[in-house]
Amino acid sequence: RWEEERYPEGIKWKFLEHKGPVFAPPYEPLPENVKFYYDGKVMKLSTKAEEVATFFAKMLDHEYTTKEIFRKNFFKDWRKEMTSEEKSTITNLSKCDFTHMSQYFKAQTEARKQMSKEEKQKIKEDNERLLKEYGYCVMDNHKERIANFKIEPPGLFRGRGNHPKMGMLKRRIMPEDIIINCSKDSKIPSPPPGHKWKEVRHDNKVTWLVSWTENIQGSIKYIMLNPSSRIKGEKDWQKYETARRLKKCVDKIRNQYREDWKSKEMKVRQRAVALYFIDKLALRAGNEKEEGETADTVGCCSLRVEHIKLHPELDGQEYVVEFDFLGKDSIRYYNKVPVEKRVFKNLQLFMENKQPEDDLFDRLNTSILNKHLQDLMEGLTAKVFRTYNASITLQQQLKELTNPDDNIPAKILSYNRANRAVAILCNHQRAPPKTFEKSMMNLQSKIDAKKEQLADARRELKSAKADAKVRRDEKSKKTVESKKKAVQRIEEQLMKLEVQATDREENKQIALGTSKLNYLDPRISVAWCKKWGIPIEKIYNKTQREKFAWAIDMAEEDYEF
DNA sequence: TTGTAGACTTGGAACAATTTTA
DNA sequence: TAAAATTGTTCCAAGTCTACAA
Repeated sequence: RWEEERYPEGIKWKFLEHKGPVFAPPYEPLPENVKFYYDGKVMKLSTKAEEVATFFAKMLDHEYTTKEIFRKNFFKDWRKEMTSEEKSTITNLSKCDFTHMSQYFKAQTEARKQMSKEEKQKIKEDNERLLKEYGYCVMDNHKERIANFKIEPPGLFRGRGNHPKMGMLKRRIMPEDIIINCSKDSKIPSPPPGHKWKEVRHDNKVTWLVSWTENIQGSIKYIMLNPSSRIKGEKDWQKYETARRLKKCVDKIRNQYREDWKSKEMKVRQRAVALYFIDKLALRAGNEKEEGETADTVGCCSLRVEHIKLHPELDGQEYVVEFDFLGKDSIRYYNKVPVEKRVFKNLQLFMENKQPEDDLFDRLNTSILNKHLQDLMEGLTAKVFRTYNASITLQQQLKELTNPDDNIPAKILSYNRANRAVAILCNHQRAPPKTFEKSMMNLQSKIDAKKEQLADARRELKSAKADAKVRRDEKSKKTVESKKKAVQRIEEQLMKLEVQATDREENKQIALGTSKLNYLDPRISVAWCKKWGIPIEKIYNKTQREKFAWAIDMAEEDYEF
């Protein structure tokens, strides 16, 4: 259905109408009996100061609030919201006692959980109304779901990892901050009474409906459409088509960079080694970042000398590179990789006379790399390698792991294993769930119980058989049959549980979601489901099926990535 | 060439809803 | 039927990459 209209270069839509954003609910002051204490004495805060104090109080149980930087940033920003009297009294965060406030919020949460069915129902209906009213827009001839129509509420910024700005106040966004984007001939959304938009524009070269500038990094935030929308789906499809084009020329590119390892030019050698890492290890490009503005994380081009160790020999392997660095979201990348001798020698060369904190690829950045890639293939950038290698790995692993004789749960285990191979390649990790050990034990006891049940059923079958042999009548024959079926059923259940246990154990620290949603050409999965008669619901939940509707429509069982 | 704003994708954790279990 | 476990959804931060100006 997307092929209906063709747009001229750069034009994203012709008609766009929406209702504008939903703002965060206004601050509700605390009841009189909820106290804040400073230096052991009750202190009544001004509304503005109180609001910011509640942000801190709500996080009191979190490790964040014990961190030096968090406390420093918070206190600095909090003081800005205080009246001059408050400012002169409250000079030390350690003397602030938020525990009463914190208890109050905990009680509120508890009360919310204990609400009656009717009350919960009412909240649900209110949410649905809001969604119906503000959650959709019309883009060209389609009604589309909006991904994030609610403006982010004010609060304390929590970066990931060791973020220098953690604890800073994320200010409340007002209509005066908001830029509305829609078409001229649409019904333009009206700002809340007594307010004005910052700007209304009609830019059909972009896909966003609403934008504002956030105060922590000064970056722009957007309201955009849901992944199920035409505009996102088409782009997603294109992404995989680009990766498939890479498939056709990847051998040539690999030969090229292997040649370039020998280049006379340092820049070319560095480029070639970096590209090799991006290709072989699925590293991210690694843009430069402004120092002190964000956590210290790196990608390929921004690797520093301190992030790798060279081992001429390690555990019986030659030329091993040991990687240890923090990547996106401060997730650690740790890997020991044997590499070609030439790569190893080049790395030694790149590291010569450098300090640990110096760039490994000092003649290279993402812009140079991507320009080169653009010359190798139109539309090729560093991230395409991640998409390509992820998708090709899934396809190849599915081929290798799927056993035609397996039943459905076993086949799904194979799918998850293929998915897992990709997640490991892309270093998609998660914190092991807090209840992991316990849930593993529960599952094991279920398995044990099932085994006993199976033994019982087998015994019963045996005696039924013996009985039938003696009696030789229809009724006892029937009993044998039904006992046989029972054994079979229990065997199947046991197998299912065992598969589940394996799957869970292997998945302890691996996050499958990101690769499934962003890196794996969905047509590979759709084709696999069709080929083996696996219902697509077993692989994709409702949201995922909506996002991948285009692929479910398009792919047949013989689809090749 | 370098710097910066802007637009869009990718990412894990927190939270909420649903299902299973005791 | 409540609580626990599991699964799905939301949140919003943190990347990539392009365009454009100096």
